[in-house]
Amino acid sequence: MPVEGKTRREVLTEFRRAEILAAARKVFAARGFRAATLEEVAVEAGLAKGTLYLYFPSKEEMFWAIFRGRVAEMHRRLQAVLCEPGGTEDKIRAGLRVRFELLREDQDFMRIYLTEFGQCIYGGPWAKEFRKLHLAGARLLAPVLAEGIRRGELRPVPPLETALALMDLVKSIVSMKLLGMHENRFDVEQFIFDLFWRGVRAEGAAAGGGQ
Amino acid sequence: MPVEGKTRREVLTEFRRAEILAAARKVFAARGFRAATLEEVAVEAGLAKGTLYLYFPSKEEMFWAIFRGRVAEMHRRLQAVLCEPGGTEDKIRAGLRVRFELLREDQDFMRIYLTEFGQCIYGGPWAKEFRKLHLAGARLLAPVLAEGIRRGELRPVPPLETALALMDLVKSIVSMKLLGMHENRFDVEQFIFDLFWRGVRAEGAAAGGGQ
Amino acid sequence: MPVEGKTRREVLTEFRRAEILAAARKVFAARGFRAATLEEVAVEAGLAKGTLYLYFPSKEEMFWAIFRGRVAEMHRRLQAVLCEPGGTEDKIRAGLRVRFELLREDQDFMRIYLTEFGQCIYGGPWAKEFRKLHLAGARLLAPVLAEGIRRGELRPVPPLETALALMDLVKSIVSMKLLGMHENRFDVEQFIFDLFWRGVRAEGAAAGGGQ
Amino acid sequence: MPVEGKTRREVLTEFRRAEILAAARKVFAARGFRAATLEEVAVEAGLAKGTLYLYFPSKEEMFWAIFRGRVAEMHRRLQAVLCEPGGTEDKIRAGLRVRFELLREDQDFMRIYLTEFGQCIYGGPWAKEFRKLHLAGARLLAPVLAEGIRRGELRPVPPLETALALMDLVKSIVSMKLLGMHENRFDVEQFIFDLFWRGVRAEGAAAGGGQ
DNA sequence: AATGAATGAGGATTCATTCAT
DNA sequence: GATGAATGAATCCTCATTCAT
Repeated sequence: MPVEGKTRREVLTEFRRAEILAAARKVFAARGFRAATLEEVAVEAGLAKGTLYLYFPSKEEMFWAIFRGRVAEMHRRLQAVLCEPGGTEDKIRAGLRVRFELLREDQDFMRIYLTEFGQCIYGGPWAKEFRKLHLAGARLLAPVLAEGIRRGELRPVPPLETALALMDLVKSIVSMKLLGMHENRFDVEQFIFDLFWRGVRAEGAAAGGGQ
Repeated sequence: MPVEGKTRREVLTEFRRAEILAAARKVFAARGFRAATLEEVAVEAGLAKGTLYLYFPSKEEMFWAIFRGRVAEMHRRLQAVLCEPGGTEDKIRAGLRVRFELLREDQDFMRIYLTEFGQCIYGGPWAKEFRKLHLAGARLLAPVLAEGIRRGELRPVPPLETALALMDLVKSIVSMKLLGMHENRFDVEQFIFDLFWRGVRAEGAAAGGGQ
Repeated sequence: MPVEGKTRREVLTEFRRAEILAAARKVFAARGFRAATLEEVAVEAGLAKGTLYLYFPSKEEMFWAIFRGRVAEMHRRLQAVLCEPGGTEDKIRAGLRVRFELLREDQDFMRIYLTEFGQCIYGGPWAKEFRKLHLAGARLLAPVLAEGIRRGELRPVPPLETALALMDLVKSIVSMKLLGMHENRFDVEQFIFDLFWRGVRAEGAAAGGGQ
Repeated sequence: MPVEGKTRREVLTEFRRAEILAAARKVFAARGFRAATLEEVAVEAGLAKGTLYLYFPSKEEMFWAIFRGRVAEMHRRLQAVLCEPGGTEDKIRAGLRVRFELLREDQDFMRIYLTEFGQCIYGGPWAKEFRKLHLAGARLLAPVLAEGIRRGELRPVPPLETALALMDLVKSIVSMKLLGMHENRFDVEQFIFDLFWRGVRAEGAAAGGGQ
């Protein structure tokens, strides 16, 4: 009895997977990948340890499933936002907002991103995929910057590198929060946008950015 | 027969410690703290496992010795550079250069910094020290920014947060390198400085920074 | 489907615990606490090393589980015997018999008792519990002696100290056996009882004790 | 330049050995044989670890040197006391006093005796020697008891076993002290003697023992 | 003779993964 | 499908013993 192309079983399986991933996200975020134990994940998910292996072949795959999922989600939202009509400034602002939202919604994810980035980037069998996903984020933003340059709104910066720099600026916020700084002392989002926008806008375009 | 206040023995001990730290730095950087094993460190150092414990009481202390050492070194250099006379722009540029140099000299260290940041920042007995050290870096730079604002060279940004943002921008470079990007396709240092300087300089100060 | 208040699982778990304790008792007795290795215990129990940790959180806890268990057993039996009606002499004799029986049944236990007594009695986190358990044994016997004194059957000895002395006399037998003496050359039980009974009985009560 | 048959060097060596043994006795007593480390012994002796090996081939030999030394000392004193003229009661009392004195002088030794007795008695390569030494103590006392029996002062008990029982009764005192009991609440020595003497004296000899 | 740095075998403990129920 | 008991490889750390100085 297929429903919308999926059997009842498949739906259930998908649901279970999602439950496990949610639990794992929490635990990985709290402990880091190496220090997290599947026992903790199982408890958090309200399942037995062995059950996890019905849904994921290994701890690593579990981590990557989380990772891929969140990155995909981010890309989907970024894509949506960047496709809308608007000037370069609007798009950058919108792009920033998407990342900020994800950050607020799921700080766990950003923690993992920060924590495991270095771990995985070199060596391991996951390095290549990690890089691909990381770059993919920048690749969505880069065309916007390139277009801005073409239009003369931005000075001639290298788009991909600039996009990466922007992504790191956003991470900066996570760092600050983790450091317990400025909980609400000022509008961080605005601050970061200003810093970046002034940093990249074309010389003549004196107006723009800040409020 | 002490020489320059140190006995022969002390010198040897100090040397051995340094050797071990160098090996450990390499291994920790390559694997991350949790995944690194003392066996690897010992092999890398050309010593027996047990010997490590003559110089460090635990794996954790070894890690922190590295960490503290490099941070102290960075602060020392930063301090030296920032005390020299010069305008705000010069000082920021000099500060950036210090971090860039360290990065080139000891990419391992920056890897650890990146890798373990998230691990240590929450929980754990080291969180507090880590934060202290991390903030200390920003605190050296913040007065320079504050002074720049007072002089009207910079727009009124919050100095500490801005300093943190700058530090993260520098890390951005590490990320890029780790991602295998643009090894020398353009002058990253100049690029980052531009981005930041334009981002913070006062409205009127149209000249400055860029090229 | 619980049976007699226990599920099948609980029964199995309890059984496994008992198996492990039996193996551990053997190994601890043969080697002493420090020298015994969990590897040996595991082999003796026919299990993997890791399995032991499903039932006991540490080597120390394993030791104490054995210890507490045997002491509790001894106390239970002593209590039972001392509650029965009878004169002081009967009760002392009965108390001795209980200890002798345990000795025969489980010489391992007495070995541990002898071996670890000194280790644990000072320092260490277990010292207090050890003392409590050790004294508890004497406290069961002391009232019998006190009663005997009140009745004029025993001379006025300090009950608790005398009870401890008696317990040590019993241990004496273990020593003798361990020394390989007199396997059955004479009735040790009778000998110890005589020695003690004559030692404590009231002056006038010339009869009593020895056959 | 031999002095009394020993060269200066030999005297020094002997002295060093004694110093080390004193330190080792302290440490072994405080920690037990297995838990004690030669590092601790070295520190206690004010020497370097390596130096210990100039005087003793191994940790075990060090332990046995202590053990033998103290037992020999005890035997020497016992012998001296038991050779003096006097009745059975006097000799037993004197024998007890010797052990009590040693106990007071060197509680450490008794702790070791208690602690390691079980460890060494079975298994190890030292078992045989340990037994020999342990029995040797009893063998000094046994003839006194045998003589007492012959004279009709004692009832016909097996001399060696009785001597062993007496030795264990003395240990009882150590136990009591270790248990923190009755620091001086009553005269333990008198108590133990009474218990034993009344336990073994001949039926008719109603007088005797406890005044 | 004395040192103490170096060694490396050994032991407690953890945890991802498997598998019988 | 779900379970969780069992596994054993992996890892940190200790310490008796050796040896170059």
